[in-house]
Amino acid sequence: MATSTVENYLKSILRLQRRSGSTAVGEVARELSLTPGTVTTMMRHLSGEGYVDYQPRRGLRLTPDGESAALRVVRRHRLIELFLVQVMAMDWTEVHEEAEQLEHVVSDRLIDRMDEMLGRPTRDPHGDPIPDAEGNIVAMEALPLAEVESGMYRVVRVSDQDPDLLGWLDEKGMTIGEEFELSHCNRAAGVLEIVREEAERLQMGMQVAERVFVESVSA
Amino acid sequence: MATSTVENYLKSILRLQRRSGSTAVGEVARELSLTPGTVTTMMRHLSGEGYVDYQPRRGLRLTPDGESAALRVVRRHRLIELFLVQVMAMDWTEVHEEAEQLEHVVSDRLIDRMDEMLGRPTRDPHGDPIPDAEGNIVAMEALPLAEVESGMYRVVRVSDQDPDLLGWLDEKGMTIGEEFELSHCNRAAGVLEIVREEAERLQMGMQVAERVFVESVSA
DNA sequence: TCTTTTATCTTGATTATTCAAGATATATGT
DNA sequence: ACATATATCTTGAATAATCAAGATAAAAGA
Repeated sequence: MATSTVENYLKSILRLQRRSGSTAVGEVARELSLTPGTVTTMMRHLSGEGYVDYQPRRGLRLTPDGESAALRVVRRHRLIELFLVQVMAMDWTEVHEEAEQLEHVVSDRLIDRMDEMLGRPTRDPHGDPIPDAEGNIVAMEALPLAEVESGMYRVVRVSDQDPDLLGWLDEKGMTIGEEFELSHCNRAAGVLEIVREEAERLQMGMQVAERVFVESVSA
Repeated sequence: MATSTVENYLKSILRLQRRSGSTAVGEVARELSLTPGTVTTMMRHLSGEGYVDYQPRRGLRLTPDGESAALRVVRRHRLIELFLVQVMAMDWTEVHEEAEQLEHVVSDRLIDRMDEMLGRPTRDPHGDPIPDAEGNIVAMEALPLAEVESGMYRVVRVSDQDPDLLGWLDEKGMTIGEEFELSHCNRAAGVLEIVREEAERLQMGMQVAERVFVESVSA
């Protein structure tokens, strides 16, 4: 019964608290492009509803209720994204925005139909894990390409937010599952280079490499 | 850019003005379960936006802009209903509510994908005509079963609002395209009887017959 | 025409969500 | 420890959508 606005707050908090287990008013405000005052007001409200544990000036975190509500939204979002790509033949560059809207209105019934039709999938088109109906989610341990040593890797996840990034990756064939070797990595220059079959080279900037998550291939 | 609320007002007005070409504040209020005062306020607003031509105490009607906005919503609604039945294998009793939500958020892109996937259909699962992308719509001349003489008929449309009604019709096999003979019709008693193949008889009340639209079969 | 009923309108208030701008607390640097 | 910077909070106001209840106009009946 949470409004779309509330669902979006919960989703953001879930993302932001992933690292340290908690987050702050300012982070949420930045994430949602709102003023801190707006977020403070909402945190008081969500705290009253039992969705977040909010200690003024100390920080905030989701309660178990808040977390399961957030996971329900994430599940919807990711199933919808996969559905749009697999069934509707839409492009992975354009499904994020669409899912962002649909996630707040599709019924449980329809979500389950999608889930069934897709064979109870565990990953969305960008490699993000899809929580099951109980909120269980497969942990992802992948590191950003920007933070690993030279070696052989496989793309397991990419950030789904930016259509331009996704478009470029797609064009270069850097989709989920793609394997390659990280050859040079000049952190100072902010550039790194990878090599794929046929000695094909590809350079990319660090802002890109921050958003491509890889796992090591035991060649 | 209209909000869901505005879209719902426009849809209601389109329905209500079908008979006489215009409607009244009270009718809209009843249709949407709102108080007349609320509707008055909204009519002033919609009038300012150029969606309705509102003459206080005289009545209201959609402007050409309002009509095309309303038809866009109706198109979405009906395409979504058909999509849910055809592709998602959902039941015609349950798709109305789902479409009611989705119609306000699906992108033009996704709607066109559905349209394409369904082969540019002209009728939804309840027999209602689907406007094309330009707002052109096939006129429907069917009469309610409650208002016709004895004879042979074919079901061409049923009201999509009430799941119980749809459930009953489905159970009795009274789906779109079904042919039958209207035998008795006792308007005073509010009951009427039809006969189908194998001399199978079926009685129904007038509230039901008001919502089943038929066209004559030239046997 | 006069009265009664019904439809419509107006006013004041409420809820959810947001911002701007000023006040206050916390953290940082010297 | 003190000044400065940053984060957070508070207050007052705005917008969209709504209702309740009283005021007014229009339609219907005698």
